[in-house]
Amino acid sequence: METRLREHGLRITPQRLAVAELMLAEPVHLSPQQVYEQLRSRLPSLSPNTIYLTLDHFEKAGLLRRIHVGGRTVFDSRTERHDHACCRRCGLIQDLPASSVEHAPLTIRRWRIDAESRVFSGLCPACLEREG
Amino acid sequence: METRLREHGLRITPQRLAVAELMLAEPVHLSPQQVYEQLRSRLPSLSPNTIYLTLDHFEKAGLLRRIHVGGRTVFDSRTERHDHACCRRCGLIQDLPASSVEHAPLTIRRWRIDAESRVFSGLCPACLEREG
DNA sequence: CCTCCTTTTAGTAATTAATCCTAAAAGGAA
DNA sequence: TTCCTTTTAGGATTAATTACTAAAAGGAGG
Repeated sequence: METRLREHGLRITPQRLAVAELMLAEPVHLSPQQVYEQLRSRLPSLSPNTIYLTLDHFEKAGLLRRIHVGGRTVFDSRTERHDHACCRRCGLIQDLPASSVEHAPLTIRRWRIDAESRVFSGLCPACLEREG
Repeated sequence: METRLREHGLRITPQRLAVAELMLAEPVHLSPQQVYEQLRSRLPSLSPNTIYLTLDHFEKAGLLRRIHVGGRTVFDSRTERHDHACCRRCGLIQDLPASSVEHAPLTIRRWRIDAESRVFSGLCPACLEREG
């Protein structure tokens, strides 16, 4: 795990190793608060601020992807392109391979889906004009 | 406009009429704060709380749709199914008819799109089991 | 046009998420 | 080991949203 962080240009600290083991060992979707709660028993002096900074660094390094789902911000350990299903009652987030929802997404893997949101992001024509 | 609100089971108040004129007359994407800022000159005693409550009521009545775009919460006056493009620099949100982005969405209407997020929401299998 | 019940509103307080700031601590190359 | 740079903890700060409550207003029925 150390080598993986080093390969992405990140310094090694106990805090970062803990975050990496939690976030990168298997596919998860966790909010910064959830990460903080899960790690504070192991690192009692840990600060929430450190979690925010660490997740930002991991995102910039390409190790994590920040996603906005149902009004919450969570970090996803799978960075390749895929969709998500989100339960509006319990908040569960599940990965969906892009191919699984090409048509008629009203029932997906035993979910009852009643809404789909698709957002494309980038630069609008005006900002492109201004800054290339 | 009054009749439209009444048809949706909503009581008429000056605050609601002001919100309705701002949000329902033409297609807009506004956050609660933006709605509040735009109306407080007309209704000096207006409270932000009222905006939140009113937008909630309008959403429940089917007059508005709440969308989460780029980490922000905005209300969309178009309730039929469509996608959005969001500029990560200036925050502009543009409607996209669903048909316009079926394939190769990397360039849409002179935007430079570099990310797509698709979220399906509803009830997960566990919650379905529990509550039908 | 009254009356009365229910809903809505304003205002304040409380919560929550996220960022800013600074000094101390730690990483790691030479 | 030394020294420079990055990272961390902690508190302060900002912003978004919800909770609470008493007062005000809507509107149905007389």
